[in-house]
Amino acid sequence: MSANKAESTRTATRSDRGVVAMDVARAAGVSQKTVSRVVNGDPHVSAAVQERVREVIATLGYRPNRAARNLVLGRTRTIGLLSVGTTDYGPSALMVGTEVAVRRAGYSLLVVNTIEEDESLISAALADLVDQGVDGIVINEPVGSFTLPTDLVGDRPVLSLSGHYGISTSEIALDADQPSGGRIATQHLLDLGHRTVHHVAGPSTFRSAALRTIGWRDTLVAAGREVPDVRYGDWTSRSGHAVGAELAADPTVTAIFSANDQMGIGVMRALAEAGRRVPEDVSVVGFDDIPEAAYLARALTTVRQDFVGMAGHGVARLVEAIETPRRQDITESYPISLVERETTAPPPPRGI
Amino acid sequence: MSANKAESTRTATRSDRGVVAMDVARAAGVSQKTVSRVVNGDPHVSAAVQERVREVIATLGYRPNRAARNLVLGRTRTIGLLSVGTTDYGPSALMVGTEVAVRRAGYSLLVVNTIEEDESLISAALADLVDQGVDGIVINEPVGSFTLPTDLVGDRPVLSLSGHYGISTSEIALDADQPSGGRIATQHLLDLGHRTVHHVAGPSTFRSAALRTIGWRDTLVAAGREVPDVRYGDWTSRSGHAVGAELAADPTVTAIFSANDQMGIGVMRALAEAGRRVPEDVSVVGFDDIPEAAYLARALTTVRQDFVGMAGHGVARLVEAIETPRRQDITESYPISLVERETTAPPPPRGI
DNA sequence: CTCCGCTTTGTTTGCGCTCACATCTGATCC
DNA sequence: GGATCAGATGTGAGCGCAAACAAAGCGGAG
Repeated sequence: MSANKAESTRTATRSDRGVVAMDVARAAGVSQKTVSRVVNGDPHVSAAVQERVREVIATLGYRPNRAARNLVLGRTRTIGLLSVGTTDYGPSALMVGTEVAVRRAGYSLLVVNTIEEDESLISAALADLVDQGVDGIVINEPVGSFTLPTDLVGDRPVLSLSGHYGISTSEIALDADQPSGGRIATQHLLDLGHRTVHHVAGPSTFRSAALRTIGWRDTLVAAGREVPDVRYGDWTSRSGHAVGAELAADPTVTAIFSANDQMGIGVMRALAEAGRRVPEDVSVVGFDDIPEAAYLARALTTVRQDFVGMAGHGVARLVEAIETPRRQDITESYPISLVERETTAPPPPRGI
Repeated sequence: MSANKAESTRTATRSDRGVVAMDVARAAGVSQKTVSRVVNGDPHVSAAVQERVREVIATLGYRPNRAARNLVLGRTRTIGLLSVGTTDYGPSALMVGTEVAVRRAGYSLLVVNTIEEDESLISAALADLVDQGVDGIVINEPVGSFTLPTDLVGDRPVLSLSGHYGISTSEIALDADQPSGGRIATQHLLDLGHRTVHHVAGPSTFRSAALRTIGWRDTLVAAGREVPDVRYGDWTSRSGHAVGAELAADPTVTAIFSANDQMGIGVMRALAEAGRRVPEDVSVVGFDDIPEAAYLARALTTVRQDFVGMAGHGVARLVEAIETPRRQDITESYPISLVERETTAPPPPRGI
């Protein structure tokens, strides 16, 4: 009975599920464990056996079952990415950089996007990742004020590309030096002779937006200049255009620092529509250095971040943390630089 | 001995791996199978037991082990995405759309990017996905002429967002109607009175690029117009700028159809640098309708595709195919439309 | 020539879960 | 009131793999 049943079960299984290690073992005349050893590169296998097994694997088209391996190892060689679900350049670049680095390290990438700015949805997405059994997590989510649930993540290493969260006992927080970016942009405009600099900020829920704003404000305060009201956009050109229209109506505005390039594009359009020239009448500085920035009608002066490099560096450290676990809590800044192009110039002469 | 050993093993396991269904079962005074039933929403569980088990699950923080479930089910509720690793709007939008749709369907998304145009690398990436045990595959890879390996994918359903590959016994090929896009753009320019239309194409390895070019050429031929040499870019503004410079130097050029908006931006810049105005001297039509298109100094006339909608529709069909397997081979086109803005106008008057 | 220690290979076990089946309870019917 | 049946719960097995342990083979030191 038992033999019978086992036999029939195995046969059914084989047709249902494909070739398993045992099939290879039988065909090669070795034990299943030896097949496992060959597959995993165990050195304690004679060359002859190794070759025979490899041959059988090739002819049978055997591919190890990942689920089984994951189950027994308790690891998946998978990294989860929590990202904001937009097509914006920043998040996209971070994502591409992450994927490349993850794959280079021999891991797979599981992606979860959240368009929502809702804490519970983000937590749910995070839970999803944990449930999938990822070995590590990358958070490329610009969540500002949220406190994400600690117990969910446990001691799984976390790489945060947008500031420190404190949700794991092994966290690596890596971020472009956003405040410096805001400072550089603002200082550049001040150095050109502008009295003050107006600011189009990103959504206040985004930590990066808030930090750029801080850099801008600090610079103005340090220089003893008037600090205009902050205008908020939502990262899109459309919002930049709307905010820009208001700014364009104010003749005292001569310099604008936009928290990203897309909004800067909208601002410039609004300026043009109001008959104000860039940079002759108004200077504009963007942020990110999107690939199009240099090819706009007026090439945009902007602050460059190395998204891909940052993601790559961060993932490398994350993998390190996964493979040699330890408690750690690192926070690092990534350098940032100004790219001067055509949209900034000294202010127009004033009648004073 | 066995009891002893089992006990110690279990204890070690518990501390290593966390809470498992058996722990919940013991705490709730039911069998492990009943816990499984509750977790999976089996209706044949009394309300009382259900509630008790749920409570224990919550207090113990039990989360089912995905690997174990995958192993026994032979399915992962995971979909793999093979995408081109760029930050371009099209691929990004397709990816976001895919992710959202996949998650809505209760699946997870495994992403593999390939920047390379190397067939073997793409095949390797595909193999990676299959090894991970994905239930279905989305190919958002603009590979033109490659014949991807059939045996790898087997009968796993495939959704192709870039044409038909014939690599699975259950394939859904969905694509924006690229030739129509090329036709609409070209016809629009012809209708405005231009004698012919010059074309900046995407890389020839991209199927979508080739199809847009076909639409363009067909329209010119049908109208009996001269068909200028195709100029090739690489989708970037930089390449558009380079090609645009050549075109700008030719005074007979009055209309340009660019295979994407980014290259269109570069073309317009080159035109401006050569002192040729858009649209007074030269008309430009782009492709994709990136979010910035409407906010450029000259709002770009372009061909709009609904990336997100297409991905969502396609994924829905893919999930359908996964859940009720059948042999199929569907090819569908997704509609496309012209968005007329400021960069197209009748040609300048000629001295004839 | 024996014993030790090394490498190579096999056997057994269990990872955590779901399925098929067995069992038990209580209600329903004539 | 006992046969019947439906629903609720438990039992045993096995998914495919790798770890621990055991056994066999082999060479060299004494």
